[in-house]
Amino acid sequence: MVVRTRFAPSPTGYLHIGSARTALFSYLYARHHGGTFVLRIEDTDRERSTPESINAIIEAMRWLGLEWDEGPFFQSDRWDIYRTHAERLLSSGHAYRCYCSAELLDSKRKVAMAEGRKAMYDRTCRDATASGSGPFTIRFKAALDGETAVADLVKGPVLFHNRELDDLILVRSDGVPTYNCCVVIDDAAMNISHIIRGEDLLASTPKQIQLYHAFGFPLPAFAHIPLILGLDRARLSKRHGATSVTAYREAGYLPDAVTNYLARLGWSYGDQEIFTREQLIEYFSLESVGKSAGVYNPEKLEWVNFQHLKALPIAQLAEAAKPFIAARGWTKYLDDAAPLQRALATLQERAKTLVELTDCARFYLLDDIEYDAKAVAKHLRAEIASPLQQLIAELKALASWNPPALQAAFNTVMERHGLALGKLAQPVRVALTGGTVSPGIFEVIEALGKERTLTRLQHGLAQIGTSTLAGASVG
RNA sequence: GUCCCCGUCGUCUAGCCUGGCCCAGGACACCGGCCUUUCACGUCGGCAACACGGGUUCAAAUCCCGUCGUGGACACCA
Repeated sequence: MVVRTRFAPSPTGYLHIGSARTALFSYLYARHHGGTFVLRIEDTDRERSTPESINAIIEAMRWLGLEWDEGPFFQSDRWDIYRTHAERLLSSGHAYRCYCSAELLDSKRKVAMAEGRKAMYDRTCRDATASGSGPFTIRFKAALDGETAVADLVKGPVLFHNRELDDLILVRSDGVPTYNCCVVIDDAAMNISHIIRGEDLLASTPKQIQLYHAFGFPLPAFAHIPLILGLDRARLSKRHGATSVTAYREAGYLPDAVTNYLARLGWSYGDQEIFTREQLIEYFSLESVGKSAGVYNPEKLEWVNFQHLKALPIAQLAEAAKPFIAARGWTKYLDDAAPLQRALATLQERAKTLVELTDCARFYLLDDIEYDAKAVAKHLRAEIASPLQQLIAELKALASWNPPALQAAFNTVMERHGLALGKLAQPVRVALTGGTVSPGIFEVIEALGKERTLTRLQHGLAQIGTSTLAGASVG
């Protein structure tokens, strides 16, 4: 069977993670089956559709690596097709002209809901014998009785009573076709085999199925995936994570991590948590998609990102981090590949995002150390001046610059002054990084290199003079 | 209000179709031990769930019914 899926966003805002996941599932399903993934922009609502949104969506899709094979197609280019089809339905008796005004409809709806009925059109014009006058919409003649079944690949069979189904407006009174009209025509025209979309569209599916029948189109398979909820268990809102996909790029997340997290929200493969893109494609199936809505959990996303960050080859990590470093203007050591990689390698298992990684790398990338006052006061005291000086001498004399050699130099100083490693390492750490928290001290020294290490130790010594009023004598 | 979907640790989930291996497994978060030059990482351990009530059965998280609850839909939006 030829699999063709599509992602069909309406460009009325940025791509947020909810719709990104829908896109992802469509993409994965197509790739898994060696099929085709189509991108279609549903911009029939020209009031709300913007070119900025189109660009934002496309950019986000590219960043996530959701490459499409066909499109983007724009519904706004295809109005003639929709009009022709709607006319066809009119002449075949599957649709009718409705002269009811929007205002009238609105008040009728309110009455219906107040009376506890489902708010649907009362079909005045459908039953009218005489034709009306003035502007009209084209409505679909939905079946009055019986049932329409949706054989959903995720939800299972779902039965709808036809008496619950409204007569859809196919073409607005201004001649512009509506969503329900366009999706059906386009999905059929583009030979979409599997419609994978959000659960919010399940309720309109039986109406669309009837439309397929009226048009004489073959029915595609449907898969409605559960929605993502916010921490407050309400539908994902901007307040709870419905931020744009590109915001995750800026926050230092890896596209593969976002994709991994999104896939695992609602889909599972045994106990596995971390997936490469290839694994996602290989393992994905609609049968393993859960039926219930999931709550978006930013902490887990962070952890997934951390795992992907750790697994990244160091050269790739450096490439990924570069834009963040450049954005801060820390360009001095940016083009020195080997030292940069060595520095970032010491931080790789300590940062959850590229932003965090960059922030932690400050002391490697900049030479004007920001000394933490408390750290200086606590660790750069007069009694450490002499050991530090000796350490400088020992390090200076070192022929090779690697952890064992550095360790040996430290040992010499520690023995002579009766110091434990911690007593010496913390002052050195403060001198080198400005603070009390950093990767292992020998790693830092190695990554920093001999020259910069010695310079900073001297600077550290100078701090002792300023932080202690008396007894600053060195020696 | 009406219709539809769903309901396993706080969260994501495995298990449910094909009852017994489940006094329910994994992961995030949280708590504690270990590791240790700081902080992390890592590692070991802990906390913590089958929404509720009936029924079927020798046996139910798994099957059936009901209740409750969540979410969705009910536009000349998509």
